[in-house]
Amino acid sequence: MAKDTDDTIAGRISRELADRIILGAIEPGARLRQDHVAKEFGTSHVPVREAFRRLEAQGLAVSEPRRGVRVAAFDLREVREVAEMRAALEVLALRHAAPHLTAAILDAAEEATRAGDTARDVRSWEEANRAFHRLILAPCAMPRLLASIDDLHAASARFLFATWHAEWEARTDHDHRAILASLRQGQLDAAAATLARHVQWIGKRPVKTPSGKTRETFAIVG
Amino acid sequence: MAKDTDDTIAGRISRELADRIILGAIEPGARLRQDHVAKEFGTSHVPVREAFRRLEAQGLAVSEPRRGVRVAAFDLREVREVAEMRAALEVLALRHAAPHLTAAILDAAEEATRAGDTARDVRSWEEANRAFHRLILAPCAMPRLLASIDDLHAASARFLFATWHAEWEARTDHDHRAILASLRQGQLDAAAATLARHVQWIGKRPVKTPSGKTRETFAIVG
DNA sequence: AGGGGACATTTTATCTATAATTCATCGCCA
DNA sequence: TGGCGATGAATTATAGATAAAATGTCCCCT
Repeated sequence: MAKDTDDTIAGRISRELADRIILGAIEPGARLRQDHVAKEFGTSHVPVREAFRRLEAQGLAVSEPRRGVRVAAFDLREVREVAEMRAALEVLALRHAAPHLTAAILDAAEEATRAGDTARDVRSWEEANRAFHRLILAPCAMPRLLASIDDLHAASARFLFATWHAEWEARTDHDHRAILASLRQGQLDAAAATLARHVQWIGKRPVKTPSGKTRETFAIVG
Repeated sequence: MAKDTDDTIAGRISRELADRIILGAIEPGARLRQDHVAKEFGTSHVPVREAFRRLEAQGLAVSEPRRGVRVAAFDLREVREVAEMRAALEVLALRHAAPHLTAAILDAAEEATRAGDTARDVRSWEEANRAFHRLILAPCAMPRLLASIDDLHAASARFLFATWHAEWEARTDHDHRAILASLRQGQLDAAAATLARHVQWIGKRPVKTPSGKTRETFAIVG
């Protein structure tokens, strides 16, 4: 839904804030104060409020009338929800994209997979992963579907960064390779099944809480 | 995503405009001029702009910077796209809702089906149809998924009203009954399959264009 | 007659200032 | 100590003004 070619101030603010929220630079539950944001961006509060509405629609912020807007919180339930929605919608997109996939596209997707495997931090891994999914899905040419998937990817990335914001160990993405192999052989059902399982794989990771206890955090890793 | 309990002026305006767009009271492509809307609602232009942003996110309006916002146009491709997205997401919701479905809910859904069968105009049919889908899906308790489905229902209703805005003939909804029967017997796969086919059934209807020619219009009818 | 450019109008996008409402906090007093 | 009201802060909304862009009109020139 978010147009990248939106040169309005409201558009710039919403993109910048979305980035920060996804990267975890602003914590879940933190208040977004319109006058502070306005001052930071050197604007008035009017475009800031419009940016807030867009973030709300993307699920990155929640607004309570007369009580301001906060960065959306999330829990394991929502991580699962987003993963299942991605599975359903990405499979749909893949089925429509498949007839239009070319060897060049599949090669580019394989290159993206390699870039992900050698990524040294979460951020570049996420970028490569997103590129892979976009490459094989975009040929479906269904704008509304692709926009929804983009929003879900943003949510996924947020969960991912929240969990692995510091360390990251390189790992070979066998799922991506299996999907590409199936697509090259025209085995659409197999590719779709692998994709569905892939995006629902939820990584677990122990994390030390401020109080010293150890709990597990979760994120979609695919 | 649209909260019905939003007592801000922007919320009221966006709900009212959404209703008009869905009902076809404002035609696709028509410009939404902020000052006109502001005057009509007796407000300033600021909440109007916020309302526009929400409509944009719902896919009911499109905005080009510095060129204003228009009611979104749509064609058969988008009707199909929305139908397929609904199939994918409603099946997902149904699979999660099924374990929480009670006899009371299924009875209410059957009542909604009866109301739809005896509806004398499109509008009341649409209301009953939406109630049916909401009843059997809401117990999945996945807010983000349900919000997406709601937006897609709004789009479906728009296509429906655009096609059958005048005449409407009552018809018995066999699909709804088959879905309920399957659910009562615990046959989730059968219910899901029927639901998926049901929401993708696209009604066709000949329509006279202003120029005197006859063409076909299309809408999701389920 | 028709095309092109100058000009006026409209509309958007934004800012500033200000009022009203509501929420949170803090201190006072019983 | 605990409830209660006052104060302050932030959001929500209004009003009016301004700059920039787009649209439309009209006239002139070829």
